[in-house]
Amino acid sequence: MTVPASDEVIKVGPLQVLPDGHMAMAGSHTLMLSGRELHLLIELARRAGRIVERDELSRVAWGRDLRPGDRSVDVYVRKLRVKLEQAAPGWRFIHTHVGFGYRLAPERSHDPNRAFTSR
Amino acid sequence: MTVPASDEVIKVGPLQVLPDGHMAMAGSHTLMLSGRELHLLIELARRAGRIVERDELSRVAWGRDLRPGDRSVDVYVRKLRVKLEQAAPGWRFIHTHVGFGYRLAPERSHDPNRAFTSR
DNA sequence: AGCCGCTTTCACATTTTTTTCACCTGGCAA
DNA sequence: TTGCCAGGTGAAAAAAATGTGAAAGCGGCT
Repeated sequence: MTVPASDEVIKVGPLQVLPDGHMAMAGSHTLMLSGRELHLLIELARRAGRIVERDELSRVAWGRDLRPGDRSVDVYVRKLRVKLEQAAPGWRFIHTHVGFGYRLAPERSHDPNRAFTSR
Repeated sequence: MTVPASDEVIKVGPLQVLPDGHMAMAGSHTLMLSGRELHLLIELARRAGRIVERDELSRVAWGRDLRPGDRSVDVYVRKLRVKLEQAAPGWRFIHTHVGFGYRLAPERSHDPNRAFTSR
């Protein structure tokens, strides 16, 4: 092997999360994430495909309950989205489920989802 | 795990409601429902086949008694009907029982054997 | 002290959801 | 027929939730 710098590897489409390497990779690009960003991404990745409530994200990535009015989860979701977008243009990973939370899942940028119902 | 997993699964014909997954599916389509819509559908699904009074629907899905002149239940039943129709064409799920309430049950759209009429 | 990167908090913008209205329709009974 | 009642429907109004850019707060370092 070519010296993988970490043990655990979580794969979500073109995204790879390396908890122990303190980094994540999208395609061939390396994402430089801060501790909090990485932690959040890891927890989302471990629940990939499922809707994760803000509450849970706060508890698991911040180690505390989400206080009313606290927007930190949203702010960090944005930070991640920006970095993910830069590293993997054309992909969308973090989806919002209004009223519930966020869901990590690899999807192509535009919207081939005419199967869904909206307004 | 990669697939949306949840505990409880309520099946009503081609319709699947996943309360814990915060989602519902019709056939293979994922229904994009707002919080209230999902909640209403869940409660209807839990009482599938039975006529549920508006009163009860308001209490269980809105957490409050139905106020006189309040049409919110009707409005949401419509929202659900529209989304269900798009996701599962050819099926009718929410039936009106004039003077009594609504009933969730899977039926083919142009059903020739009208077993009974409301009221 | 002054600089830096990271985190938290704000204020405001935008989007989505929920509620409320006004009007329409069909059944039914006086 | 006419008037009423329950419900259907589309859309505006109101309320919430989320997106976003930036300022402020915090150590740790040089």
